[in-house]
Amino acid sequence: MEDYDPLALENQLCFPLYAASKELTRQYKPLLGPLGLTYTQYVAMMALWEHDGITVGELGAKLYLDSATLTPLLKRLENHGYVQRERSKEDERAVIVTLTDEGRDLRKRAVDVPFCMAGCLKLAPEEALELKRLLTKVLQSFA
Amino acid sequence: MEDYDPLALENQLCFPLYAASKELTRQYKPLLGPLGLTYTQYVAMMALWEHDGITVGELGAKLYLDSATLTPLLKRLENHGYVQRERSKEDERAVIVTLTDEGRDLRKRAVDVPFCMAGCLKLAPEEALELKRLLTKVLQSFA
DNA sequence: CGCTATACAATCGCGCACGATTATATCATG
DNA sequence: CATGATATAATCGTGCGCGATTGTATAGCG
Repeated sequence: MEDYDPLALENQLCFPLYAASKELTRQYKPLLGPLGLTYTQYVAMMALWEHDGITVGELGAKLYLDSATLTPLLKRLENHGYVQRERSKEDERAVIVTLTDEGRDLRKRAVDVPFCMAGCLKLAPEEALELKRLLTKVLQSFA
Repeated sequence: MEDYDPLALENQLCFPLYAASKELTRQYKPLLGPLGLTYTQYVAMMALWEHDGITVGELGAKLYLDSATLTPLLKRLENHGYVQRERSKEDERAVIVTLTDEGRDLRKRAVDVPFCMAGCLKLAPEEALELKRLLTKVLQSFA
């Protein structure tokens, strides 16, 4: 290992992580486009399908996003008719995000998306699990 | 596994990939800021330190980026004095990207960056290798 | 040689992503 | 209860990221 180059692209761990993430969201496009969603809007909807009626801050904590990203994104989802945004009565600082009927119905049209992605991801099931475990570990090391 | 939810955020492989990539570039910021680089500019410089004098298209192939992203990015690097852009004499369609002296010198100030990142990434060496292998495999499945 | 097809970079438009700031509401504390 | 501290979302500015389009240069082909 005498001539190991720490700055060679080939020797990076972070670069394939960065590149794979970009390529992945590109793969989602043909699946999400018909639903009128970008990838980030899709993960926001996933969070809301699980936890309807949470605040912008709570949503951001789940998605690792702040209000600078979420506020305009949620306005776009609102314009699409998928969510509703309203100030909390109990705490006027917080904004509650609620699914509309259309937003809830969208879930049915999205259930095939994870299955399609699993198909184009050429990993053995145990490799996919190990990858997820390692990525979660990386993510947690930045807590 | 009767009530397995394919749309739960917790069950996604792609979401931690997306989130980890974002958090990672955030970790790079304090290291790259003093060098006057963003993360994408940094990987572009890594590619150029290895292959000086390549075209925008060749650079894009290495980084999985197209000219819409690279042209403005390279102009910023040019304004910083790190690279030079000039039309190829042999093929006037192509633009050659060349490092300046300052761009080459920057490499010395960047050699510690991968080491610092390895430190904040709390993975065992064999886990890091396995993660890199799996990410590369994902990336190649989109060839 | 002329003419179409292809290649290449640049440009445009839109949507993240985020550090920093701002405005408002709530909390804490004396 | 008043006032400073904290919390929350919105806003602003900059830089990706990319699909689509444009303009120019080269290649291919009759």
